[in-house]
Amino acid sequence: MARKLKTFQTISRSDLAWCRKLRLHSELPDENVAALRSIVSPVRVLPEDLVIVREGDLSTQCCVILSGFAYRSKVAENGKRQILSFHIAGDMPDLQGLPLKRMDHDLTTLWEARLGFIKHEALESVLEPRPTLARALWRETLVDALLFRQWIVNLGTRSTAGRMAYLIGELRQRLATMGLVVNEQFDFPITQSKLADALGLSIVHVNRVLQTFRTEGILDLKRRVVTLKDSKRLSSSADLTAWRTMLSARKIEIRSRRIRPAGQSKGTGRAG
Amino acid sequence: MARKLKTFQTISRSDLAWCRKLRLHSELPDENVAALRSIVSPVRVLPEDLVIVREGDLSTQCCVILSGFAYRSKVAENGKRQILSFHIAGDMPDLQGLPLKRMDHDLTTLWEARLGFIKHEALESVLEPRPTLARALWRETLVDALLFRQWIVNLGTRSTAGRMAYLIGELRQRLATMGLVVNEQFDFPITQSKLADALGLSIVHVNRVLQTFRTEGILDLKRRVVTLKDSKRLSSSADLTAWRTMLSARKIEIRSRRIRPAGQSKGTGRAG
DNA sequence: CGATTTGTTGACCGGTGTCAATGTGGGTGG
DNA sequence: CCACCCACATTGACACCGGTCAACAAATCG
Repeated sequence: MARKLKTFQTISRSDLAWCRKLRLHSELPDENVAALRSIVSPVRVLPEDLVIVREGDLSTQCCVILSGFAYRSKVAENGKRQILSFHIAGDMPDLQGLPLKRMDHDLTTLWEARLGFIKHEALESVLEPRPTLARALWRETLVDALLFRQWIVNLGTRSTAGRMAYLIGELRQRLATMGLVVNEQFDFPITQSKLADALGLSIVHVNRVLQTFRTEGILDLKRRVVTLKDSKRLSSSADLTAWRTMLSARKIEIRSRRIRPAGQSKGTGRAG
Repeated sequence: MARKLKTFQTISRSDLAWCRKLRLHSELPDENVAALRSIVSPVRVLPEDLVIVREGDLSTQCCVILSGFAYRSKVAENGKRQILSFHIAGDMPDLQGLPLKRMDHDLTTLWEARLGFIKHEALESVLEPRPTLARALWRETLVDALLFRQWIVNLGTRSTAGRMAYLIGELRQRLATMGLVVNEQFDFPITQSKLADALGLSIVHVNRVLQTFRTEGILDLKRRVVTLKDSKRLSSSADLTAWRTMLSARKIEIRSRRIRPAGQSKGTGRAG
């Protein structure tokens, strides 16, 4: 039996965390935030695994996650699915659709999520007289790109355990800024199969890595809840450095990177 | 002896390919393009391996590659360097610095490159009365993000040969739109060490993959020049990845992605 | 011409994918 | 309420891709 898609007219008090988040990256006048908030309609609750927009679609609206989880994914020619990113409350995962229109990937709910939708038309007319707000949204899409770059580093340079640790660590950090981490515990309703698709690993290996984390008392991921057992290494630094060093404790050498001595023919200096 | 950094006052006739490229993604009035062109100053020729901006820097200007090559990279905590993307004539690889300011990665010349610099101040004042142009630049940064997503798919889902094939294939395509592919041949002055850092592989393995491509008559990468011998098999060799999974025959279906029958409790439909 | 970087090749083995079998919990229908 | 079922999680055996080490060749540069 399909869950009902409840529709609400306005965003509720608890949904305002989204506005707080926008202001984390940009200074915005109250009026701008209010204008943006006023065009969020409708608000819906979507069930798990529902495709919000599909690759190839033309966007006509974008959404903001008020609560719950979503993920972006893409299917390669060989049929393997790659999960590109996970999204949490406060994220606008298809904001890029405003300038780009054509979706290059799927956006799907990872779990029941409360979504606010914003029509592109309405958004355009709100942005037109508010360059500061437009700039803030541009910035949001760039933060998005920044996370993609970090994810590339993650896939390309880290051990499998390191990748997993990074995923959890990044998520913890993002959830924490939204106040969604309590007692070093947070909701993350993911299957190992999806973890595998995100990390580019086999399901079996994902399972083994999680086992290791459990037996070594690092973290536990069970029943849709992540419990960080050794949070010291996490909380010590915002950029997870200690966390990662600890886990990838194998190779500290610098691979294929030559530091040229100063004064060589090939520039080591800086373009001004 | 360091090569001289020649400085020119204006961009030359051959540099205008950049403007053509901007118009590929957006419809722009002549006046807008002219305004943008007018603030490119100075134009410099930088030698190989010169850092243009470094991770952590505050951007005060951005650059446009008029000719030559550059790459973006990031060093992970374990010391491994990940190359995030390669950039060619027409690209503005640090445009994101305009809204974001703080660089999250390095930008370096891969080879001698002719770069035009644009001061952020000047750019802001050109963009302020030209929302269409501003939108076009936003779009450029989103195309950038799109390529990053594809690169994630590449790293996460393809075999090593497939990854290499994809890299060359993407580059071919981008160079072709700039008219830089002649006779299925193009300049790409890269070392195997850098290829390794881009693909997340060891240098030795990169070498072996290139050997395979050579002996199988797919492509040849030598002396800074890529020669495509069999571009059909190249593009399908990203698919050649599938030879492993195809041998196990059964699955054209998507791995770890279940299509639920309609009417189940978990949605398969589309959020409208 | 020597020095340094880059490319090439072989031997070895550890990390991961694949296959296959089994356990487990929650939902569903009788 | 129970029995079944299905998705998901877990575990072991085994093969092989790809990293590491090491030595050498070739190209490039001063």
